Amino acid sequence: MPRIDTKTRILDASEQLFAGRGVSGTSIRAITAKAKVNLAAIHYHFGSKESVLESVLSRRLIPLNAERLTLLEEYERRSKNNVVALPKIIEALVGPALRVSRDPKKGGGLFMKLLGRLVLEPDEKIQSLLTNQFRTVLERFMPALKKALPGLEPADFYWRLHFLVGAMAHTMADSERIQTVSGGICNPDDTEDTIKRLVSFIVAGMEAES
Amino acid sequence: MPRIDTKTRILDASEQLFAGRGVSGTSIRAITAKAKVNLAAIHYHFGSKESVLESVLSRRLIPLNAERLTLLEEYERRSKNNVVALPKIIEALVGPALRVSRDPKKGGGLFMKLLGRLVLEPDEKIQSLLTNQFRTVLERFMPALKKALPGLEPADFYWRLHFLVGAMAHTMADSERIQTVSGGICNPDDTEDTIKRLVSFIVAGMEAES
DNA sequence: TATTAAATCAAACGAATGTATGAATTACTC
DNA sequence: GAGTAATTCATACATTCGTTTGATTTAATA
Repeated sequence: MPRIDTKTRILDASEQLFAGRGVSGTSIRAITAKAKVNLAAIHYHFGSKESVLESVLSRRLIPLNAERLTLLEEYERRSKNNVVALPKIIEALVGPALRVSRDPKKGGGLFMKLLGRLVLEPDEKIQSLLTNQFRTVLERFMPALKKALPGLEPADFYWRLHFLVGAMAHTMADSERIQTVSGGICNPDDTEDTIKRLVSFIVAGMEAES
Repeated sequence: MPRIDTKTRILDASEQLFAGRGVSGTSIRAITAKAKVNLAAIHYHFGSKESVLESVLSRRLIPLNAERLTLLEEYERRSKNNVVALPKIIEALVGPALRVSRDPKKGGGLFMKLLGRLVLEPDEKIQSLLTNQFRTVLERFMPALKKALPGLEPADFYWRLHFLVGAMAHTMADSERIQTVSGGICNPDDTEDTIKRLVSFIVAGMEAES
């Protein structure tokens, strides 16, 4: 028996490579080489490359989305009339996603990068995979958002939700560029600082006068 | 001589396929089949697949970025003290990019989609290619933005610029999802409406109190 | 310890990839 | 219209891809 489970080794290696070179840019052989397992191990344990991606995602995404819902429910419990302030809602949505980078056991930045990039992946299977995972979260957050943003017309609501996802995904996917562009002024490793800035940007955008 | 230049046919086909399936998801053979040219034509006219992408980008990006600068300069000429209002600056930055989708001669939405997706492409060569194209634009827009946002500390400035790019890229790349998510309420084909909403979201985000 | 199930292994499969070649064809120039 | 350059063509090359096989080894069970 290896020190670490073969399945886990494959998932870890896949996560790193997918995040760094993209899904279609990563070969089965690259994964098995990095994981130091036999080439056939992927087929034996997962069945296909696509199934590996599915496992890579659900391993992190299920607890991540659960945390989002837990946070929102906690805020709702503490609130009056179940109306949570907008910054809290946004924080519950983007906070857990950005915070995974702090915990090496949760992929330490790599999974975040991967997730941010997959949002714009052309592949339809990947898209439906992500959409399904995100649906329950969205269904739960939408009513809360609508309560926090009364008077906002539906079209504006959905458009701004769209912009929100874009800002969040880009922040998750590309934590290195901002360091270069800003000449070192911005430090994406300070997760809580990043969350604070992202939340305030989004909140202002969501509350903009139309 | 064919009705349309072979080079152009290759560029058109590449643009469509790159936008739809991603760069690494598109094969040379798929391009030549769609363009109805010989397989070797790509090697003859461009030399390599990467060189094709480079041409696809520069064909649209050079006039696009020129238009951004022209707009900004026009706004500056009309302004007092060279201080342009923030909404105008943002409009000059995101407007031309989103407007290419209205003109079928400029790629009609496909190039926009491609560009939005390439922003998060892992491949380093693609990144440096995009960065180089965007650098002159950024160098020109940054002073204008700083003038329009006095008092904003540098870290906030760069972070919000980062969020801006995210919201813009996501809007460019994914014009179909919002239609689905919103149940048809949002119409991404109405370019000017999209620009208006995106600009107001970004402006509010940029001006947020920190 | 004998038997069975689970896991790993080296090796190979056919298909698809980007690239390259040299002949055949077309377009242009004098 | 002959000669030259530019282009297009069918075809092949060497890799790499995801997947599969069947034997071998390891672990669990009895």
